[in-house]
Amino acid sequence: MTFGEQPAYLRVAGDLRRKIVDGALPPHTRLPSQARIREEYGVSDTVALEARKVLMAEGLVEGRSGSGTYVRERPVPRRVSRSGYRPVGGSTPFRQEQAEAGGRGTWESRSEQTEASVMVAERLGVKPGDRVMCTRYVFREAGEAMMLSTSWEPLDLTGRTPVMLPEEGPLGGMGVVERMAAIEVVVDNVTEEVGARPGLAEELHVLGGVPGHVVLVVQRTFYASGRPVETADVVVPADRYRVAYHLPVR
Amino acid sequence: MTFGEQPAYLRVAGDLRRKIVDGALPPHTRLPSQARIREEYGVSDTVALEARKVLMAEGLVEGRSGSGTYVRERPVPRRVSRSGYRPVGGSTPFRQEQAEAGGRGTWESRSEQTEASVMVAERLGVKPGDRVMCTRYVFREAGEAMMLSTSWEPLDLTGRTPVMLPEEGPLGGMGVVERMAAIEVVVDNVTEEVGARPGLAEELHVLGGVPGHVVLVVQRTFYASGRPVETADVVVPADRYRVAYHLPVR
DNA sequence: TCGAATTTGTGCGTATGTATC
DNA sequence: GGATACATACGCACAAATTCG
Repeated sequence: MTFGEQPAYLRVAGDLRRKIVDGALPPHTRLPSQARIREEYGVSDTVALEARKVLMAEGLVEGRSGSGTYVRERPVPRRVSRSGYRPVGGSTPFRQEQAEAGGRGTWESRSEQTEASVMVAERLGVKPGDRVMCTRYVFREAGEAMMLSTSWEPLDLTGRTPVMLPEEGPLGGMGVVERMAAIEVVVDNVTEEVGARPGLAEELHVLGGVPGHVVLVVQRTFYASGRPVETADVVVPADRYRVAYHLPVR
Repeated sequence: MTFGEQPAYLRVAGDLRRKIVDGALPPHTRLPSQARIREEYGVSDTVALEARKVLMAEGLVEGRSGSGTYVRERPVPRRVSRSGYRPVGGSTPFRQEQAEAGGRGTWESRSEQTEASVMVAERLGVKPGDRVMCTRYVFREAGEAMMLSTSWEPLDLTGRTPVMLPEEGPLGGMGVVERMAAIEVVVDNVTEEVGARPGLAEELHVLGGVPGHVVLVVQRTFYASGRPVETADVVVPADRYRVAYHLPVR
């Protein structure tokens, strides 16, 4: 216990990892409980916990409080398609994707008026402090949160129009392009900047990750004749998704 | 301590995070030590430790053993433009970007014939084991490595033609579209899938990062009439770069 | 040059809260 | 309600790195 050997929790984690990748513990099966690990390996509760934490940080297993620790399905990254923006059918990229995948996608949203931060103001081409409509989305697939989105629209554009609230009214949930078209604003361009960073604790809490997991962040801005009409931050867990573009070569 | 509030370590981490993003704790300053946190917030050693761990996992701070925990600098990410693929002037996106930025961009490359792995074969639409030309690039800016790229081209397309080696001959370094045009292959489409993961030790060694840093990976495939003619993995450090797309809305 | 104090980092045993079955 | 299991928290010990007198 006092010379150059591996820490106990790494030894336990390594043994469990081997069983998982070997297939002895296939996806959806339950890991031995903390108490069982303590017995089987002759270690303390903390060591058993720490070992589970290692596997959770690696994304191999996921803990469900009160139930157990379960082997996760191998995350073959799915594509989130970002090309096209075809207004046909009036669906946003996400809803489009959902339809194509035959998915059971749902989403929740909450809008509030607020003042543009420096960052938002710069992206929308307005002054910091100007009123904007901020909407936060949680997109779910089969009940599981898979994507977060926060969008901002300048209220001097949509204020006092039927499309001021993105998810209300006759065009609620129809996507930016269609909603803007309804107030005679023709969206003709979009920029997307894809970045990545460790997820914030709050984001990962919703997305079902562990502190340290990586998220992809897409900063999207729609333009109408050069003027920004909506900007949004889209956050997806990087271990489960990739952002796909399909472009013509001129 | 026993009712429906946030875990203590998240509360502490949240407060420290706020001080960091607000600027009260600017880059390079030291966080309160574990002992100080314990006093100031009235929490245990474990909670103070766990809170620091959260911030470290988020990449906001970095711990230096024996010295302290320091707020990390957050460089403003530069854009790597991926839109357009304008053959005008015969420059690849990277070289285009370099020209626009007036940058002193250089690159090195090394080509070798090899056999397609299962992954490469699938992306190129050939059989595993088929001969392919594999080229590794290191792109530098002001001498510093900023992007890695590995490309594969099927040799049954380019073999025994003047453009077999991407960086040799009259069209060396001209980009895939131009080189393919020279052998009457018209590249008309490209797909790019952007993902992210912790960088491999080898990649980060070249790119000048520390273990644990996140990299963006762009899997790009060029098509000519539906047939894949080149596929590549582009790796850039996520803390310094974002991948930018500019798309028309139809 | 030496050594003491500080600080991070790792490891461990235990107790308690809380969700699930 | 009871049993099970994960999640959070506390306290302690010690090693390694750093700082400073």
